[in-house]
Amino acid sequence: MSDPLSLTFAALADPTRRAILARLSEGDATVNDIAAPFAMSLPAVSKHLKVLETAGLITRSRTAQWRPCHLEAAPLKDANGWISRYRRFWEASFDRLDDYLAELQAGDPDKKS
Amino acid sequence: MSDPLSLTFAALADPTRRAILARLSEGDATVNDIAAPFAMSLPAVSKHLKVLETAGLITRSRTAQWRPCHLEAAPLKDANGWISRYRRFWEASFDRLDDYLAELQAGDPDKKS
DNA sequence: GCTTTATTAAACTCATAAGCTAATTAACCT
DNA sequence: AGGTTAATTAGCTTATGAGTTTAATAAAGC
Repeated sequence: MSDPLSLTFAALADPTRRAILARLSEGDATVNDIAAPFAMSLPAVSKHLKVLETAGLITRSRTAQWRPCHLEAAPLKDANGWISRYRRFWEASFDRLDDYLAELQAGDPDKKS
Repeated sequence: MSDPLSLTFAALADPTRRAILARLSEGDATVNDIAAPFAMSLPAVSKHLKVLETAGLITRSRTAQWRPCHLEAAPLKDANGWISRYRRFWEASFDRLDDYLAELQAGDPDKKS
């Protein structure tokens, strides 16, 4: 229904799902493995995995009764591409912060003493 | 209620809001200016702006009866920081794609003729 | 064939998101 | 004061998200 970028950002907008991706960055894992650290039912985790799969952030294979999940970073590349177009704005802010810090360092000569 | 990163990603998960940010990257704008391109009521746009404001992606000042919106990219920096930790994964995919393209270029000697 | 293990599906609740129209606030202009 | 313009609030509808428990599916192992 939604465009791919919206699906990706929506999938990333949940801390549980971001934690799942972090876990998968260390290697493939089964649903039970993935669910273990969470204080949440297995079906809930299964739903999170479906959201990630729909967004293309994971794929699942079938080995016996296990469905190991695998990280797929391609959508992250697109998300990164979108955000990166704003880099100059946050770097500009950093420059201003640097100026401010330099000013502080200099003893803020105009404002006090 | 949510953590800042979740708020940021949730805010970005809507194409209207992403378009608003794109518009603001060209300069500050009033609510009416922002709303003009969208086939949507003004209150709907106003709500989108509130979502962006709550996520810290915009700030609003008051000039007479106008409330010009200003892009604030700091949350994008954090979102970028989170995503960037996965860069090696999508670059790895790219490497594989490069290999594949190189293989195609070479005439795929093992598979046909 | 029956049981255990792994995972998903179904059916439900509750909260929030996105949109609308109509009404309200706020500031400007005569 | 009264009218116009800019923007938000209120109240509503509809859809979706996140979680639950219980039930079903699929494959393995005895």
